[in-house]
Amino acid sequence: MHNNQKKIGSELNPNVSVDCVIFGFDLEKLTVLVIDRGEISAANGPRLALPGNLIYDNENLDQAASRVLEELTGLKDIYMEQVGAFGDPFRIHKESDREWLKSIRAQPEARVITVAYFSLVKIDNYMPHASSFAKNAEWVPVNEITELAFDHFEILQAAKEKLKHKIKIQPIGFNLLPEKFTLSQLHRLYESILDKPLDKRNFRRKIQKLNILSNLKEKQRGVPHKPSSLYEFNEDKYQELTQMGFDNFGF
Amino acid sequence: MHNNQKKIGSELNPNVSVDCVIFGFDLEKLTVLVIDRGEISAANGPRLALPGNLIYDNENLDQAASRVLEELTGLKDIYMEQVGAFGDPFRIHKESDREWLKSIRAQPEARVITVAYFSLVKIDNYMPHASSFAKNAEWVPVNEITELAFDHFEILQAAKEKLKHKIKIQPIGFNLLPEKFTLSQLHRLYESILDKPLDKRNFRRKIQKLNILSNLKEKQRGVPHKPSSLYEFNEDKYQELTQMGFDNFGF
DNA sequence: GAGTCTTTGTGTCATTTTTACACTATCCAA
DNA sequence: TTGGATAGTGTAAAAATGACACAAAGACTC
Repeated sequence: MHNNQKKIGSELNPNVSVDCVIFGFDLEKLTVLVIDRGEISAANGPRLALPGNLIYDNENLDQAASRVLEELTGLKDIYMEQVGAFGDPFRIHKESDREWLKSIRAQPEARVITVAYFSLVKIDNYMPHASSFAKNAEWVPVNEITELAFDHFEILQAAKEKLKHKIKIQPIGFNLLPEKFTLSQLHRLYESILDKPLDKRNFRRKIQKLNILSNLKEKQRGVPHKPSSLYEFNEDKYQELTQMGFDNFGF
Repeated sequence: MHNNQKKIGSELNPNVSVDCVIFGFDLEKLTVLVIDRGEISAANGPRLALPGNLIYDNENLDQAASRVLEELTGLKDIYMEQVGAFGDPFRIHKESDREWLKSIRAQPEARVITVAYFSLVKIDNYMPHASSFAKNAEWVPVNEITELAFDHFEILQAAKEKLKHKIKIQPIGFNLLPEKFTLSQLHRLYESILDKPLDKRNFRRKIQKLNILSNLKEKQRGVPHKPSSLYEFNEDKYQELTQMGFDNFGF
């Protein structure tokens, strides 16, 4: 599963890392997959960090990001997008971070710049503690995060902004939902990403107009209220749409 | 002028560079400031490259980009924005690039990732051959560039896209114009950045509605046609506008 | 100084898009 | 059977967009 083998013969680059902001959606709120570093020592610092690692000299940045994601979750072919490069020379201002680096890096004092990516995963496809690896990964609601290791909090903010912006332009939100979903779930997804309420009827109208949903002739079952129709994302229509470049989701 | 002094005691990081896409506007077309490397040798490769350099270990990325820009043009406090990180391990596939690196880098074979920035410069503020330094810098119309060293062409494309997008959201175009300008010049600027014609009257309507221009009671002189009013960019109004976050230039 | 050339500057109307807003239908559970 | 919860639906007013044409002002030429 973890393909460190194929990296044999290649070197870790001590100066460049990638960090991944892995977004999920629990049908209520937007969440992020973070690493709990545990109690690091006397030095009290944030326990949570974004998953990330140094890059190998023979892989490009996108590959490095995919590798980090796959090593953590086992997932491949995930929607990812670069957020940008970060790297204040003094980003390691917390003693706890310095200590942690000593425990995981060959050259803990090296100046590192990091390239951040965000990715969108269907939360059902990865339940942290199910995997033997990375027992200490967990989904945390984005809004509950107030601090992270290094400059990861800043990176998270930038990733949120990028996602916010991107979702207005391309219907990438589907990467966060199960195969079959309801319009209300999609609605809540947009509200949590954009962080503001959207009118139900207007939202539905806009989505319908895009014409990228197939109404499965199937309804929710066992819900204590009027069951919703289930929809499926129509890849073909989506391709058409992105080809001709559409630009106005307009939320 | 070139403050290499203050870098004494700091080291170049052999693995990370910045490259700058410096945009200008000659009142007709969008241009980029590129370095002419001259005839490099028998190996025929692109003569033109983006200005860039390795970063120092004690400066952050934004500082490094500003430094590169200032070293080249002498200009400070210029609008800059990060485009992203680039760095295929095999980006140096042209023999000419390899040769050139040998002539300018201590470790020409190192794997380098580069962080690209774009910046917007009033073209009058920097006329290349006036400066004793960098005699081989020149403004070239963006549309005439078909190849560049390394992966710089790809970077240029990305920078253009970012600018294209950004200008729809924030009136940053003013950084490219002289202090006093006409609406037609602004109009042409938008057309060259967006690379499509815009209706004159509709354009003017939109700009006026933003309310960020002051009509100087002054006209063009010496033009062989009806002289245009000169306008000035109103910084205060602009601040107001960006504070409340406006989002629909809508071109 | 009359005519020509070139670019400025301006308004309207039809269409589309956006916003705001409330009630009935359907299922489950008690 | 009723109560609780969410799904699903339409309309009207306001705002934004797109398409379109002609008179005014200065410079230049003859």
